[in-house]
Amino acid sequence: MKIGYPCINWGLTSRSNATFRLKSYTPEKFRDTVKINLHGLQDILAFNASHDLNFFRISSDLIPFASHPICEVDWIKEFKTELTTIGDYIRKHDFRISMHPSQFVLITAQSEKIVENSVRDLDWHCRLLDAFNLDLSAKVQIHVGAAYGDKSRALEKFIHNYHSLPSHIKQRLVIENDDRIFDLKDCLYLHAKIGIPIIFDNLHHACLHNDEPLIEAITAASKTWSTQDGILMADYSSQEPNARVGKHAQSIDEQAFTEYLQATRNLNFDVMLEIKDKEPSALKAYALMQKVRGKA
DNA sequence: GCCGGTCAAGGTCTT
DNA sequence: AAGACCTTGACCGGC
Repeated sequence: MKIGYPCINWGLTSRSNATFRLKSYTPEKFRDTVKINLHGLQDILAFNASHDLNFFRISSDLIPFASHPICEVDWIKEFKTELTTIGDYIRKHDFRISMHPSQFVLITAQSEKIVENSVRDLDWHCRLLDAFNLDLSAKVQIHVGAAYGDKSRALEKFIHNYHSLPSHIKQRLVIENDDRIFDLKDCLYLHAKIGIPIIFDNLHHACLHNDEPLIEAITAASKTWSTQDGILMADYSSQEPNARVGKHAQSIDEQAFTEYLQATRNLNFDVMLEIKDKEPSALKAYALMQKVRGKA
């Protein structure tokens, strides 16, 4: 079991999500920013290595405007040295890597334009992971998408559009159960149709489910991951007290996470902590994981 | 320096 | 009708 956190390390000055406004885009600004972000990513990965945080979600701001028509820089070619170095480092440390494109990526969209934009966005995420030379256990996760008031129609749209995706996207794309529209059961339906793996999000499941107990739900999700996909990825969060239902906690609830680890102790999977404070909670989670599960 | 309006893209739910 | 929220807060102009 690997423990990780998404995108940002608050304790380090290094960062990998610097961006800028579209109107201030110039090729030079783009190159400068990408350079900062790639070096920042190396620093963050070094921190992770020294703290046994072996799962990391790379920010979609790593390459700002990568899927926007304004960006004509061949960044994979220009930054080949940096990308190779980072990829080698990731493989050397056996890190698990994920990415999570934004809410604007909608495979279920009725507008072809939105689908095209979505595919372009997925394309660069997957090409980045390819440029790192990572195996197919490095994943790009999205929500199923918009329903437009007709879930079953949206699911069929997802299946239809999925079949049209290029293979370098299909082999990295995974879906996550969400807290409002498409629950685990819907994701399992898609998996049955197209074989796509499912990331299990416990907080979303708590918000929207069909009465499946946690262990049953997470086991079902884990079975959607083939050997080449690697073991299940799970997004973990707990509810922020006294806030809107579904809002992620500011810091980890250690008792709740311990209970989660105990309930799932017979299953091997990697945990992404979607907790607002980032690495402090991930470090606590790692300590709890060792306590509950031992070194494995 | 710091504050606040705004930021590529869409949809959904709340107020 | 407008704002909040979601992957992930952060940029940037004005003071």
